Amino acid sequence: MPSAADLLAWYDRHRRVLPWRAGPGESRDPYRIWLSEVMLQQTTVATVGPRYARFLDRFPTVNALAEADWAKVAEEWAGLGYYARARNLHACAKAVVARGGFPPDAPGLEELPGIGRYTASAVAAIAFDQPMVPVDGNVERVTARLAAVEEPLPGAKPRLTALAARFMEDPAARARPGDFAQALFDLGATICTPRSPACALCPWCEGCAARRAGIAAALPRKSPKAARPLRHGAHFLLTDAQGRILLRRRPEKGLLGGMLEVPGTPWRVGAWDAAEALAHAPAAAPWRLLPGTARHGFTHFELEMVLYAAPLPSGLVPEGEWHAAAAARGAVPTVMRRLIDLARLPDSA
DNA sequence: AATACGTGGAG
DNA sequence: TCTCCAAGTAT
Repeated sequence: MPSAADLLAWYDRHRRVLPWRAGPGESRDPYRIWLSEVMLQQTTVATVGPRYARFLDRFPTVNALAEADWAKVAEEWAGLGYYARARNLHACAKAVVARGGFPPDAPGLEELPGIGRYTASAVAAIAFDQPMVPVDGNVERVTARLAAVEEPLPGAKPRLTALAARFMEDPAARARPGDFAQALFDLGATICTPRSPACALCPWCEGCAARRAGIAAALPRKSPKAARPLRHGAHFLLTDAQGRILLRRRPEKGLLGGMLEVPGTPWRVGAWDAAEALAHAPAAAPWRLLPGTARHGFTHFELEMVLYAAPLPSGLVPEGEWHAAAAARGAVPTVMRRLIDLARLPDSA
């Protein structure tokens, strides 16, 4: 078993400075730790950096977030993806305020919306000094290599979780659970990387079974994933006299749930011909098909969209909200921004 | 257990 | 262009 002291010593010399990370002895705000953990789910540090700062600026406390309208939270999360996170974040803030603060341990945290096994452990360790080892992709990789686990993910997940939990048997880890967790993250992010691990620089190099076997770069193995089908959609950009565009709010659940969208057809495997598409238009108007298509990759399918545009016929009041094009670009999911950009509106750039 | 759920960057 | 991947969660 590699020594926690070795990893912590390495961490003390090489720790990354990150906006959500408290310096030695600095106080830790559970709200900030929790926000960063949710934002970092399946999202890179580089992406989160500026968005985290902006979010905190707008919602400085859990109370401010709890009291905010959903539309404001959605706008602030726009472009970050996995929008269930934003819905759960908002619901969680309300729950935390209602109960008078964050639960200070993992079981309590895991009962809150949007907080699963990983996030509960991470917040418990980092904000509340609980002896937990949060198991994220970094920790899975580090652990799979240390023990040379050849079983592919996600099947190997329980084994890796059990192996990682044993790190906390080391008193040095128990003395600094939050730092130990973040040391594992840093190790995975900077040394024990997915492609070509820098084993020569690794504080745990000597205890690593995969390194000894010469298979570190090949671990963890992953089960093959399903192919992504191509789907098609047709969307409708309605412009009013002031050059604003019509957006509407998607249903709470499912893809892009609760976010603003440019009205359109459902997304299906078959392409849409004009007559079929126009049945889904938000208003009867002189629609014309714009040249080009917009493409966007989702996790489980690829999407190709066409865009129809029309001015609002006088006297019509369609369902939805009017937004200036420039503002709309910043308030919608990326897939919708691509669509708006396809129209090359005067103020959209 | 398997699938749904976004996006941007690296190689 | 394309594949992989990033501090996962909910159902």
